[in-house]
Amino acid sequence: MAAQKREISIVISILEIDHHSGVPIYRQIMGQIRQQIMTDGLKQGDQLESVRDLAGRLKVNPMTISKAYSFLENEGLVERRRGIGLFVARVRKGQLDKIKTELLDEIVKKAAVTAIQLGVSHEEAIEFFSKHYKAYNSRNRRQK
Amino acid sequence: MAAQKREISIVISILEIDHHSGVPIYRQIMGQIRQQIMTDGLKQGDQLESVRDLAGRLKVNPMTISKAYSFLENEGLVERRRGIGLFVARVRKGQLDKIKTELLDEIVKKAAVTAIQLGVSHEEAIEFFSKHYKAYNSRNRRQK
DNA sequence: TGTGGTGTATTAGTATAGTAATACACTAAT
DNA sequence: ATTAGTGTATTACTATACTAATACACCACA
Repeated sequence: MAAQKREISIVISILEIDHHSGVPIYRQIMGQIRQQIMTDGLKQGDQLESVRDLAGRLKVNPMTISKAYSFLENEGLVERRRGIGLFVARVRKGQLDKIKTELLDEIVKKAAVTAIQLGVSHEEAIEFFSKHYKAYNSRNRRQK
Repeated sequence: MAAQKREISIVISILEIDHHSGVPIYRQIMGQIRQQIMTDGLKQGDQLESVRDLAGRLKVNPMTISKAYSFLENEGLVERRRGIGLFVARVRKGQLDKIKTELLDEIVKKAAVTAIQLGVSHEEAIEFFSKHYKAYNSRNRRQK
């Protein structure tokens, strides 16, 4: 009750947890919230659902949610205000792009290195990447 | 480089282990041997260095080497002959390509999914991938 | 100042991964 | 058969990751 002021919207995100994917729960949550922030599903200043509420909805331990939130804070995507809640960070676009780059660098580098190690040419490798991008993107295109 | 006088060449590969990279030793070994097979540094039928010899050179436990070899056998890249040793598998080129595809699919898919989750466009993502490919490739180009 | 809402530090339990020590099984050649 | 070379099944130790239980600290507001 205390946290709810009219000007601030608390966003109930639609999060889906797959308990059999092998991907840690807190990482699934991180990925989905990050996506919503990066694609403007969550706006700067929006308040995130509380740790306990989200934990209740997803039937997991509150600490698991807290862990996801902590990592997101470390990345600079959210800000916590003690006793109040968690909010999407207000950052300059340049900062956001920097975060994106760091996250993407890590995984894309691995993929590129693997391609080279396997003796796959530049053109082939790009074709590969493009194929997967299109495949996933067409399955998950969101309509506005 | 054939290092011993025999009918079958036993190949002593130059492997480098980085104990501080965080990458498991057996995976480092797998990656490097795989690369040599895929790029023809190791030919079909070549015998690999024995578990004990390699373990001795790299100062690690023989079981760690055995583990790497086992995974490579699972991938279909090498064949073991009990009591004799380990050899680069004789497979058709199509089979080799299939193995490549499987290995590459896994990691490239992750990269593509991450790009999409971060709201990075197709063009941008490919530019990213290309950048990393070129960067790593120019550092590791091997002269023939 | 009490209450009901925030997040979290601490601690613990469980599972998994990585490495290693040991003893064993197989093969070729004497 | 013996020997000296292969690889490995079994077992165990350690480190780390993930999840959870508990108790605590903070904040706004009536």
